[in-house]
Amino acid sequence: MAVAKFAEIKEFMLSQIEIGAWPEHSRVPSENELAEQFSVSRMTARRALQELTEQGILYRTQGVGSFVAALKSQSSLLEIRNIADEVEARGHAYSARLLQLTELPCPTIIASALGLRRNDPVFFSLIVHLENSLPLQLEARYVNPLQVPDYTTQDFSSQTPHQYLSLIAPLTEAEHTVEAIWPDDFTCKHLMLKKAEPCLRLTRRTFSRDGAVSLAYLTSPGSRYRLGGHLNFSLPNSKEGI
Amino acid sequence: MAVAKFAEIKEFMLSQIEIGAWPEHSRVPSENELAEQFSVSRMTARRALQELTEQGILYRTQGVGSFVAALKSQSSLLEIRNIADEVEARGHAYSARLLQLTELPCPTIIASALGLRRNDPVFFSLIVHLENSLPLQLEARYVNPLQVPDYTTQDFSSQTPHQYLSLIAPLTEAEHTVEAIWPDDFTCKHLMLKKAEPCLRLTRRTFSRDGAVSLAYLTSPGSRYRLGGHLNFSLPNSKEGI
DNA sequence: ACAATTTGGTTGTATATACAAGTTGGTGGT
DNA sequence: ACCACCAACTTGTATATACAACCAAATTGT
Repeated sequence: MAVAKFAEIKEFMLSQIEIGAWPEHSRVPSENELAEQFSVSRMTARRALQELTEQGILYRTQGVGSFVAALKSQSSLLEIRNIADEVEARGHAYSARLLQLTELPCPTIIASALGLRRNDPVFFSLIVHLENSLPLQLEARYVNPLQVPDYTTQDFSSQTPHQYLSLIAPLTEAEHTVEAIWPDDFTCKHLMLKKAEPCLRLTRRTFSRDGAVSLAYLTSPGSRYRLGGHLNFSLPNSKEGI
Repeated sequence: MAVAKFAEIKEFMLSQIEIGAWPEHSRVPSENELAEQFSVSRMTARRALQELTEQGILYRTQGVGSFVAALKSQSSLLEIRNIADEVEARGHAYSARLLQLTELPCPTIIASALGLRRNDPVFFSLIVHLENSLPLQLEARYVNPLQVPDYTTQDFSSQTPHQYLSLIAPLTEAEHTVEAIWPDDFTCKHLMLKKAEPCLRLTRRTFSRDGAVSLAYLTSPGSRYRLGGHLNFSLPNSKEGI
């Protein structure tokens, strides 16, 4: 068998979800319906549904049906709290200041991370995230224009880049590194640090099926931010670039 | 059906692995053998093997058999590179200096994290991990003596605490937070920092089935260490304590 | 009008069977 | 000694079937 039947059904369902034909929390065909549509036994259709459930793509309830899960938990690697949600979950006021949103020639190091060539056009955004008007995080982000051509026309006061990108390029995964750094003057200024203090810098590279989407440097003062909860450190996947 | 048959088989297999009857990389019964032993169909036995494989407990090879996976990847939350392996993977020399290994009365904050009471006895170890004789990480660890009574008699020059604990209390999960901190004089001294610089502090709390096992503070200079690869940030599980 | 029951659809568990595909080790021929 | 082949065993895929557990909505009885 060239490719297994249950895998074909999974591919079909994933594509339906990806193009938006089956939105979040909508019902997907039942085991019997899929079995008939694909001319397979119920057990085979069941396997497709089962595996998508294990991957967090669907959720199922006995006696009711199978449904599309919320996209944010699509890939478990993307279960990252959006900083806006995080702040609001603390009952504080979130706001953001857009400092820059342009196209610029791609620096070498960014090019290799995004699979572009040096001086190819790349989108760049610089945003300060604030919690109760106090700077919490400086976000510098490079975005692959081949994958997200409309990036520079977005309004990032109503939506963070992470939210927008999750919408545009779903079903992605992410790669992270965490460093403790000494902020430069520029960073100090935008984080309103009176004197320099240790900062946490999270470097996040996200991927869609078609390759790297964006590279973000998220810098936060150690005194105002910590990475919490469950962190799962897995072996580095060998990806092209970097 | 009170409890599903496939779940009973899983429980049995897990217990065999936990007590060491089936060591790492040893063969476990085949689908047909399990089916006969438990008087179930092959498909039911298969399901038990399948789910344990998905959980990373077993690995299987078509035509060969099913085997116990390396314990360190038991819970995906424990796929943390041991610092010794990490250093050796870079082709460098790993060594460690044990500074302290004692029993002491439990500080309040540690007690709540480990489910003990203030001033209950708790084991404490302090270790410097070195890469090519350069301090890479200062490890301060509190260990629950109820779960690991022999902790203070171990030889941590040949084995890191993390390795030892993984052996003693397998099938655990871990909770992490990452902070950027400004090291105190004590930390500076043991990390041989001429002048203070931002440090990454990873706080790691590990759990076995019976509760919290240990709480470790792993502090590394930002200039010598970064947390890399794939990090998976999941929502904080509500655990007792802390 | 209200409550109890039935009905139909859904997922969950389990079985028996068949064949495909991969690995290992032995068997026999050269 | 070496190679080709085969047999036995393993996991992987797929089917047809049966019944259990559960839920929601329709039906029925009072």
